Amino acid sequence: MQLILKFIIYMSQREKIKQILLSDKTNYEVTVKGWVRTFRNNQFIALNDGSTNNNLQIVISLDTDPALQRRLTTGAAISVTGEIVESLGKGQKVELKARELEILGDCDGEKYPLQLKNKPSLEYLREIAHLRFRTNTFGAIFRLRHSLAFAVHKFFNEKGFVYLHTPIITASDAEGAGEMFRVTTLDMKKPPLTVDGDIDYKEDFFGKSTNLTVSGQLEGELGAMAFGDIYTFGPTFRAENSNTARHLAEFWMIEPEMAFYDLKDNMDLAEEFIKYVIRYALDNNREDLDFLATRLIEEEKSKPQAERSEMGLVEKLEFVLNNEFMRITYTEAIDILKNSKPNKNKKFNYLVEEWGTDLQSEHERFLVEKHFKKPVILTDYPAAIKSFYMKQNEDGKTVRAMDILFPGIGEIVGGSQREENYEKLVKRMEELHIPVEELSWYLDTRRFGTAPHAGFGLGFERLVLFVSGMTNIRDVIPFPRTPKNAEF
RNA sequence: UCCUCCUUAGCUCAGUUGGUUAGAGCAUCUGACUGUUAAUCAGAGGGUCGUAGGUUCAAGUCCUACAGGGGGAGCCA
Repeated sequence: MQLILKFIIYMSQREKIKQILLSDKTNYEVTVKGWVRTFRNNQFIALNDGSTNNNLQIVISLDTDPALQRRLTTGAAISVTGEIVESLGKGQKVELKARELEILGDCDGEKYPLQLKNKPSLEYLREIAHLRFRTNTFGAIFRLRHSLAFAVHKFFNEKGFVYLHTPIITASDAEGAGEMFRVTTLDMKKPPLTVDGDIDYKEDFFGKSTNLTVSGQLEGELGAMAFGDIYTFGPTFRAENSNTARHLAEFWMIEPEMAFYDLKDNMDLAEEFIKYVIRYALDNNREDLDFLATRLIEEEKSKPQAERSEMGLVEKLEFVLNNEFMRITYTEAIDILKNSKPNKNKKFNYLVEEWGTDLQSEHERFLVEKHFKKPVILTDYPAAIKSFYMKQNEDGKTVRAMDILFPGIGEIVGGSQREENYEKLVKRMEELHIPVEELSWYLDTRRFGTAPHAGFGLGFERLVLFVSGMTNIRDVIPFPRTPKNAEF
């Protein structure tokens, strides 16, 4: 009988700590399960179950078996059943008076690297990425990341977009979006060779050379030309040897593609979209955002005054919501930069002299952080520095591209209206030596009922970076993949 | 990939112009105490100074290479 009772308690539905703390109810029985953050005074357990950064205080009787007390170490998984009562102490409204306590999993204090009183660095936590979810900072970040991802789907669903799963493995290497990871089942020690001595990919799994996708855009366009509005949201891979706080080898990208949209419609959608997901986070993750805001203030205390943020995190997000993004053309931007103080005083490492050169990070940062002090959408770039598929303007030298630049992040969105004219597109591809044959499936959309359309790509981690106030992209993805790093 | 800085205890960091046995705080362990809030108090254990070479009577400290990390740049989302 006792055994059955124990089994029932063990199996009973646990209450999430977030819900218990949210309600003012007292004097009811619950079971909670989670991990010990700290055990104070042989009496008080701070229990965390990941539903919130706030811990539930568990009170155990002073005559609890000392052997059991010793096992209440930081990190141990426990199950507690008892009564939620008004707290006698000052730090919390309610607490759980334990009646039954079971250790589900011991945690050796000597070996467990996370102790509440220690302040491990973000870099160190990255090395123990399998455990960093148990810290307040990463708890907040990844609950936030979840909400943002959910909001992405919510936004597009409400707008009637179709979520299209574009392929992860692709045979086209003509997109020019960067270095690609090869996918192969060939024996790397002795691959089959052609008569010319090259590797014979006809023998490979797919009968041709294949890679991991660098973008779902081209396939996305096919969807848009049937469903009208589609979006993709999936993993994307770039084998660039990029060692920065803004790049990952594996990241998640959102790529909407809309038929009958021009560049302005595209910008309007992108701005509405970004504001929508930020609003969603503010409405649904306020506690975590407040925590991250406090963390940011603490982090910036060690920085010189001049480098600190002018606004708090939440303030900054509200600011983005309440202000229109600044929209200017590339040509206008060049004029502003040419006449800017740092350009005249030769403070830029790369001085802005002539129309046609690509903007450097320092120029983008000047426009966003110093000149306009808000997100900026740059449009109508020189064709020479943009991709083949972008719609050519009538001036013959610019294309209908748009990049959205964010403070501290740089380019968060890259998009364009697409060239829907078959002849113009093929001509441009030939100029850039892009194999037309290989992309005949893509060009077919321009042969069979072509229509104006547009789309953009948004780097999801860059969005999370901005909303969380973190500064290194490796800290906003659970298991970062970067050059020389594929742990876990 | 380039420039630059860093790597000392489980964590966060000191370590002087090269000079005896490499320190602190926190964590951990042991004991005490008990309505605590990063609990407190007392004691203990814990180091191949990133790796491999080199210079020197002597290297944590100087030099070289490599590895990993930070910041900046390029490429981009």
